[in-house]
Order: sequence, then C-alpha cells, then structure tokens
Amino acid sequence: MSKQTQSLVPLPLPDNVTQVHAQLLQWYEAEQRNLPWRTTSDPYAILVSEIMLQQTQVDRVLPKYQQFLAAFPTLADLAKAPTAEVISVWVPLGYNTRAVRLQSIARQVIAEYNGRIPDTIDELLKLKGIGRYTAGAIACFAYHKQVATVDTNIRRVLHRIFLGLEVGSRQTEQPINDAQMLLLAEQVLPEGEAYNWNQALMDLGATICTSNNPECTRCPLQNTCQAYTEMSQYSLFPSGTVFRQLKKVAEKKSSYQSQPFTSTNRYFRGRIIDLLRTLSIGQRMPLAELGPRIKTEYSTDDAAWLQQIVTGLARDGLLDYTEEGVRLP
DNA sequence: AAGTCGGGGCC
DNA sequence: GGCCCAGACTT
Repeated sequence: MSKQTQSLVPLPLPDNVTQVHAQLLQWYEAEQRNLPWRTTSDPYAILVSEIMLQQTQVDRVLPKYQQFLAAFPTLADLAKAPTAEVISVWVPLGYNTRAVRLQSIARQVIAEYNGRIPDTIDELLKLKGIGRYTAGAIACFAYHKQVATVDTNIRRVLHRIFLGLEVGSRQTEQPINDAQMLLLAEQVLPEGEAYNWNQALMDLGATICTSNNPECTRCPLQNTCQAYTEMSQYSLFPSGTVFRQLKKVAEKKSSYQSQPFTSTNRYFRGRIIDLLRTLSIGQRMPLAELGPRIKTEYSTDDAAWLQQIVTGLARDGLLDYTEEGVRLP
C-alpha cells in the first residue's frame, strides 16, 4: 500500500463529537463576530469577501470590502470595469493577482454561467483563483450547501479539538495532510449546521484558539479539547510560551531570510503597482523613468533587472508593457 | 514538494 | 524583527 493511500484511511470518529457540536454552536450563537458578509445573501458579495480573505486578516479586509462593493456593486459592474480600476481599488490588500482573477471570474460567470455564480464545489473549482477552501466556502456561505471546508483556522482548531497538539504530541508526531484533514472535517460536520459550524470554527480560531497565544481559559471546548487534555498531562500550562516552544522543538522555523524584504522582487512589484495607480487613465511610464522612481540609486545596470520584474507583472496580468512604457492594464 | 505572491499588525 | 493571516497557482 502506498503511503498516500494509507494516509487517506479515515481516522476513527471521535466519541466527543456530539458534545463538541453542542458546545461550539452554542458559543457561536452567543459570541459570533458581526461581519458584513454574514448578513448578506448576495453570492457576489460573498465571493468578493472570500477572495479578499485569502491570506488576509478580517480587520484589514473590512474597510476594503465596503469600498470595493461601493465601486463595483454587482458582478456585472465588476465584469465591465477597466482592470486598472479594479487593481487600484485593491491596493493595499496585497497579492494583487487576486484582483485580476476576481474580475476574470466575474467575466467568466457572465459569459459562461449566465451571470450566476456556481453553487457546487466542482463547478467553482473550474474558476481560476478559486481553490478547494474558497469553493467550499462559497457553496456553504452563499448557497447553504452542507459541505466541509478547511482554512488555516479550521485546520488548527479541528486538530487541537480532535487530534491534539499540532506538534510535540506522541499521538500526532507529524501534522496530517490536507486530504486527511478534509476527511476529518467532513466526518465531524454536524447535520444541517454546516454554515454555523464552519463560521464558528473560524471564529474560535481567530479569537480564542489562535496559533501562538490561545486563551484556553476562555474556550467553550476546554473540557472536551484533546490538545488541552495533553497539555494537562504533560503539565504544560496553556500559554503562548508553550506553543512557541513546541513549534521551535519541531524545527518548523523556515530559517533565515537571506535578504531584507525591501530588496525582494515582492517589494518592488508592490512599489510598481502602487506607483502606476497614481497615473492618469491610459498614461504610460517609460522604464527609464520608472526605475529611479521605485529604487534609489537606480542605474542603467538595473535595466535588465527591472525588465524582468515588469515582464513578470505583465505575465500576471497586472500591467500592460510596450516599448512606450508600462501602465495598468 | 517547494517557490512565488503583499502588506499590515502584533509580540 | 519574526510570525501571522477565511490560499492558490506554478514548476
């Protein structure tokens, strides 16, 4: 049996799952965060929120979510807008290709789905920019499908509740893979409560069961949580120190950053987009002018370097590059 | 499996 | 300063 096949064998269903359902759903009913994408039934608005929330914290998304929907109130508005405008509104959320892909999704839905965002995971996965998490989130949160989905919060919370500490425990010396975690999420999905359950897991992960500094004393699942039980057994008092120490033991640290961020391609890509969004519509900037504007002590020796970055941005659909210069697409 | 892609907030 | 974040895509 291959390792991959073996790893997909379902784990035994935890015996505390019914109690966990009741505790977490009750906690969510009382303590849930008031988030605007939870009070809309517009699949488009939920799509916008889910793309924005990829690798971006809720507090940073909140204002931009409102601004974006004010600028592009409907899917059709987004589809027909100039891409340059979409990219400009997106700043400074980061991962700017998300803006290009979001508009691409809107245009594809208009052209191929009669303007209705798909409601199944399989169809959603066909749209570039929507992976398994976002597909599940849209199916569940926009259409109330009873599906499991796994993001970084849900992965951490489910692991701690049902499997124990992510690192350092005897039971789970290696973190389980994505497919295994999705299977677990599907096994413990409470009947008919997918929406509240998935939202509740993310709320708990974002506010109490955080990565490095969980507040177990405030947790509604303290008496049923496997990780909390392990910490008690090992006489580890739940604290940020414990989790940071465990992570260090696991040698998970990706080691040294060979260069400062302000000398990375990432940094200069951001600088270029931020500069181009200040130009008037259609205006191009020659590379010879762009270089000194984004890099101090820019010299002609940097021309090849700059062209490489610009080519990469053009390939990602983030700018329009000709002999005359560059501009947003 | 490992790299790439942003940027702001928090410790 | 390092780590974190409602991930997805490419190689």
